[in-house]
Amino acid sequence: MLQIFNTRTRRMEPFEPTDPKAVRVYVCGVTVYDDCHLGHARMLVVFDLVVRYLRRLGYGVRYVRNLTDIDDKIIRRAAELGEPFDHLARRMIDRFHEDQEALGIAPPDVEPCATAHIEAMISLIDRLCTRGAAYQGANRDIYFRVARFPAYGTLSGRRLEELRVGSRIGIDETKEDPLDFVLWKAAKPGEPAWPSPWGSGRPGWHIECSAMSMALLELPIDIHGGGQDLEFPHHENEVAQSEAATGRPFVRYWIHNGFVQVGEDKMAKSQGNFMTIREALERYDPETLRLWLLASHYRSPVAFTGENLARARSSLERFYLALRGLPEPVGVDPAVFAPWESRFAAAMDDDFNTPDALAVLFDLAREINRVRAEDPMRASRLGAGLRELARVFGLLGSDAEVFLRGNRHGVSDEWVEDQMRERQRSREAGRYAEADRIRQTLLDAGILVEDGPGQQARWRRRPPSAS
RNA sequence: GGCCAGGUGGCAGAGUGGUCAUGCAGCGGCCUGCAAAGCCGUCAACGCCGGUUCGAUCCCGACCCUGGCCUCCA
Repeated sequence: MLQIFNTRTRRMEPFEPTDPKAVRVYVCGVTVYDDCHLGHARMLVVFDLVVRYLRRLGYGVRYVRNLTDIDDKIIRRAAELGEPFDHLARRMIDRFHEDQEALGIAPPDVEPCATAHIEAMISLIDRLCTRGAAYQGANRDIYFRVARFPAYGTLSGRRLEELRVGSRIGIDETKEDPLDFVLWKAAKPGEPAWPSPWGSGRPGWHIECSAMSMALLELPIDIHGGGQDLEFPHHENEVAQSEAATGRPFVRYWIHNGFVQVGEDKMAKSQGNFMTIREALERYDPETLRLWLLASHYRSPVAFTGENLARARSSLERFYLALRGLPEPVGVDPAVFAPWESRFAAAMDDDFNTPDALAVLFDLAREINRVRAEDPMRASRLGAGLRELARVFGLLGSDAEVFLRGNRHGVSDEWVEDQMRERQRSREAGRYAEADRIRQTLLDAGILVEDGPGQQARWRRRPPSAS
């Protein structure tokens, strides 16, 4: 049975969805003011994995992941660029979708934009006001009254007093309590604004996820996820708003993924140490990026280094080398496959333990290599099993030969084939010195030649070394 | 300062109270015209100090170190 580490309780808990036919998943997506970086990629890949695995377990899943298309950063960036904020957002959404597709992320079932749900946010805020959980400050902004929600701090494991003592909470005269957070911002001149009972303005950040998740999923939501940096205050505030407004439990399992690190630091826009997804895709193929991210447990930090990426690429080559040249599988053989499948499932059931599951895939690859000479059909069936399990990772979906040959770097396939034929003639004539010289020529061009049994020789591209 | 997470072999990275993680790298062998790939074997670790235990990397306590959150953030 699937066990999930629930941030709220900081324990492993058996996963029991409210409705197994429609598991409700909400993930906080991205703010569309700039291209996404590898930190976002990790979030996308991790929750893609979660949803894929839930579906593999037979659950029906309704996966909602939002787009924040109105906020301070968007307004500021749009002003810098001299374009309307919604125009900038639209452009970034398109680019985000390109990134998503390139990474092989299955799109969510629903991808709501904040600006399409302003009405829902207003009515939610209105409800909070009615219940005394919100108030209007002297600056006309609407704030959530944290004091009215005793459970505040439960998710992130903080106590109100500790937070108030925290040196980094700024004093704001318009708030009753420094912990109160904004629900609705009164419009300033020139800013995008929507009409509301409190005057024209725009939503605060946290409210959108409460409003959209409730609008698109029934409460309680089974799984609500996002990056670890959203744990506090964003998700804490979501809980407060949502539960104060409805009086019902908001989320059952909270899942937070760890960071991508550069050196000793978290990769972040504000640190200036980021690499965008599209920049990364110029240097690494999508499967390498995915495997790199999944080779660590989702809650652990993962380091962005050339060495780690090269390692991921090597791992992938090992898998594809095992799959290369297998006969077409004739069908599934449960007796052969079941033991591997159950080991894989045991790993994944343990809070999505991808490194452990990956070890199973490596063992499977070794078994394929072990039996391929004597029992090609068995090897082929195992290969089909390997591919099936790897699909949960979004990996090994390519043709092995195509992957190994690559297609983006260096010399043309035609030239390589010419050289191969030339070399083959030399070999057949026993002119090994010449054959070796051609091998070296190819190697210098990034092409690795592998002589197989009999006459067949194969080649593959070595990826450009990742410095 | 408060809170959270973590410190595992050369590197990456799981895990367990007492026989195997896994991958890369290394070493030895097999295979190969050579090589690559592959297979077999092999080396090697659990931050530090105490405690519990027949036995601890795994449990408890102290300490040291690292990262994160407390402000926008995946």
